[in-house]
Amino acid sequence: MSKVRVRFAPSPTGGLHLGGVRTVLYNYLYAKKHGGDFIVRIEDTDQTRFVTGAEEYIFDCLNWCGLKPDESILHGGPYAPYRQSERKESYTAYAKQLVEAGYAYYAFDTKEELEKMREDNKTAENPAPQYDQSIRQKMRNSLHLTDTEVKDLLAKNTAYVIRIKMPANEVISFTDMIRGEVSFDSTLVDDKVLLKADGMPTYHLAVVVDDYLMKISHAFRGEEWLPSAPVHLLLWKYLGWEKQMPQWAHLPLIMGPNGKLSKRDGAKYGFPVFAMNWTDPKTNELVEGFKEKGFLPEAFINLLAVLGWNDGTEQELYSMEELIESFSMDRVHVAGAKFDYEKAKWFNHEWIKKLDTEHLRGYVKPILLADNFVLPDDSSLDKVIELVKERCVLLTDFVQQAGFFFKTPDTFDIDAVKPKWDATKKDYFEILCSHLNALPEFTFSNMENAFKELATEKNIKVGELQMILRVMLVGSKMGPAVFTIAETIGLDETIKRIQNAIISFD
RNA sequence: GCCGCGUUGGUCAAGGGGUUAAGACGCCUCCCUUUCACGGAGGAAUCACGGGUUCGAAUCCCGUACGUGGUACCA
Repeated sequence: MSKVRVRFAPSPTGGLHLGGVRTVLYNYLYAKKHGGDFIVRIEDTDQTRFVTGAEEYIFDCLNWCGLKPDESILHGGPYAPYRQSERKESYTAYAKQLVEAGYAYYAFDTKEELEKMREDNKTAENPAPQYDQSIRQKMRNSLHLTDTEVKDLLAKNTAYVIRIKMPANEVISFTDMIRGEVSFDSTLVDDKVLLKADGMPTYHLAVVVDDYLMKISHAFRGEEWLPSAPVHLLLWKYLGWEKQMPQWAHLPLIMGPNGKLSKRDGAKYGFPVFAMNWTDPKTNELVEGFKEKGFLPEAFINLLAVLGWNDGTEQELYSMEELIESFSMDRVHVAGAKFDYEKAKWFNHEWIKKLDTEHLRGYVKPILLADNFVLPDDSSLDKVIELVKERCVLLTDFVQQAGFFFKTPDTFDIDAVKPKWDATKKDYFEILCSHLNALPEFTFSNMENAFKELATEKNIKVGELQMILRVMLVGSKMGPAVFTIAETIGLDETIKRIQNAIISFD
């Protein structure tokens, strides 16, 4: 059996959305599970849609997700080039081969003629007429033009495309690894363009040729490609490569809250749709990514993997290694899945709790630094991370949840304190400061004892005092156990914050 | 319109002829905690509809509805 080789073939036209990342992931998982190769090939045959920076962006995303290709424009490999625009010549030869064998033909129709054809044939029942067998005899193509006419047109450098000649009344079927047998009536499929007037292939020709040349064994792509599968199947056959044809799997779509997940409208949904921030160079419009939103790549990969796949067990949290181990294409769902941002956040929360602190620090530290916090040494920072991580859903939550450890609060939740603040309490806290100073060692239990003893002595309810102390140290009613916070920030800072707060409360 | 693919709680889903139809997210109640979380115990909520086949259908078949994708010299 030949080696497993799968490819992800993005076109550099913009951000990498959820569905795209999941497609890469499944490709990657399948390849790794079977000890095969994962190839990234750039499909840029439509130069008019090419967006500067999009290629680099795609690789940045793959890198962040931990999906390293074995072969690509960046990583090299034996089947270079991996950019379709650089493989232009080979496609032309194959297209001509198809014409000579009678499986394809030259079409000289201009854009206007095509438009006219669509306009003339448009009816209520047929709003989108196709260039198919019912119509091709009426068009300007080598199917009914004489040889001399064709040669003449070619000699005059008339613009032409090469179209596949779809056969009549054939059932074209194949077995999809996810959905089983799928079949089409060839009569209903149109004569797709294979080679464009600019000499570039269309996707249809390019995938087949490249998959063959790159020895791809399994072709996994989005469900939107299912309707054009018969064209690809025929091409494999007409080119004489039927035996080498890869196994297909058409992955289900990821849907937004109301139907199709549109690429650009992250803001509309209130959650990201791209892996990483994407700024369209033409419009300068920024679409926020999962990375910048505060997602861990581990969580992002995890949530995408189980959106449309499960291994039949109750496990939901998977590392990349576990995914590679458990993944199988036949357990991928047939139906599309609606993306649920609440569940996505749950995955992130779980991963924040699950990840070891040192690893987590690598993600958290830059975020805190970017917010201008003055951070202590790593081991002190780790203690804080350990203390607050269970209440952080997104990495960006660390700013609020951990920030007060590194910065004296300058505002207080006065509303929470006001009803409970009076001269007695003020007196209490002033005495508390001196008691704290007298402590042999400033630990949370020593402090707690001193705190409670003084409360009993003054006959004040401990609970109320604790709430006030919390607001004094944190600024608001949040965070881990108060005395632990005090111990963490130290004696001097604790006293400083108490005295600071007393002034503010008055 | 035509073609393809789908349809199990609000969402992700297990189950593929006999089940009290798992589990997770979210929601609600309670416990823990005089903060917020975490954790724990419960709860509400589902087989799109109509026909068949069968002793028996969420499960198999056929229709219908709905959703979604395609119908470009875009991928």
